[in-house]
Amino acid sequence: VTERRILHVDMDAFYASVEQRDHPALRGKPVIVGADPRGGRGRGVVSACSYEARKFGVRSALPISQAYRLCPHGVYLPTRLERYAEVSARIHAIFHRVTDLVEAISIDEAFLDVTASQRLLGPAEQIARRLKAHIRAEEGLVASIGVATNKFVAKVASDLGKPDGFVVVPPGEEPAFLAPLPIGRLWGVGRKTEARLRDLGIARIGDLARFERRELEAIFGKNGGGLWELARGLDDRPVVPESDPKSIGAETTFGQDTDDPEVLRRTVLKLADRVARRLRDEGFRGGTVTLKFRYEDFTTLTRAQTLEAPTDVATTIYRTALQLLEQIPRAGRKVRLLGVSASKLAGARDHPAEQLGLFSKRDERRRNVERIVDQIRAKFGARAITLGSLVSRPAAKGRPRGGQDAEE
DNA sequence: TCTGGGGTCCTAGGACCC
DNA sequence: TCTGGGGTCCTAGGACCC
Repeated sequence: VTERRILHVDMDAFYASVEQRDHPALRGKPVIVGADPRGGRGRGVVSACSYEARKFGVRSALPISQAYRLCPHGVYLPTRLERYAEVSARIHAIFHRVTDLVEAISIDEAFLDVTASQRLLGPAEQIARRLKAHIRAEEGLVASIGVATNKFVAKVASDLGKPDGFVVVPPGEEPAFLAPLPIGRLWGVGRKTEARLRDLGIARIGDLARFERRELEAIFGKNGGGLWELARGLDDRPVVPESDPKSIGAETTFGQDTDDPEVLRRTVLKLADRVARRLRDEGFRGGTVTLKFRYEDFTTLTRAQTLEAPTDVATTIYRTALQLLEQIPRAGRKVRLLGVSASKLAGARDHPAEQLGLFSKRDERRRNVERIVDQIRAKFGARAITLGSLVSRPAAKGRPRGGQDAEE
């Protein structure tokens, strides 16, 4: 039996590196990609930052207001997701020269199963070296790579080498490699689980590996068995090239908390429109609509409703989401965030029009309208046309003057 | 410190059916 | 009038990941 050889490729400071490559004037400077800092009062977090910015203590997921305090002279840029996606696609093309077993886990990270590739291309380490060199030569970007017998160990290895990392864990050495690392490195151990583990006196992966499987299962349930395996470097999950999404959603945090019903209504419409457009673009219909609601104190509620028939129509998603919004107790509290998502996705082809009941015949007419809107947007840009009730309401009713993120 | 936006997976209770 | 066990679907919340 040949050992599996898995690569984890992780682009270093991806968004920030793409910006520095696209704009040479930014090279060598602290670049912070994410929310608008608004002079220190911005909401949101850092999506990515250059290593120059990290010297000041800036990290991804740090609140942007804190980043601004730490690094007021940094270059703050909005995220340009489409641009990063283009670059990501080209990097994936490089991966596919080596194997078709490529699993994207985000825009800047992927697993590659190169077990079989070795026969033609040489040992996994050599394949990994060449990948790194090609990404640098062709895209001017730096990738960190971990090489191991499974996904989990490969991922830890690539993280450990950053930046410009290249870490190989030979077969059999997984437990020794993992033992000294903090338990937070384990896949699935976040803030809460880490605290529970520390309470048990478990700080490093090696501490966990000393427990019996049954003991961990007794404490952590099903998850305990998983922890036991990962701590020993056991992980037999396959590299799965692609899978259909389980949900498609959109959400937005307001620039300022609000209780203006008209702002809430228009925001729900805009989110429903975004979700429906993506459903149509990607060929899905959503069977369940979920509304997400966050109060100013950050407590978060969701309300969901399953439809009579799955839909990709903005008007239907909007109406459903509005009904759900009405179910949420407000009691004078302001709203920080609204989100709309569609789940129980079915392929559009799974539900031909003839099979649909009355409910969806109405959908069918609306869909035709919205498809035309799609075409106009494709031709003249997303701003060319928007759903009627976003524009038809006169600004009579004391709408706040600009400044609302959700209104763009 | 004051917490984005995109997701996945798990748990648990209740409705409902046989 | 009291009450089984299994299965499935739905909803809500929470932990976690990038």
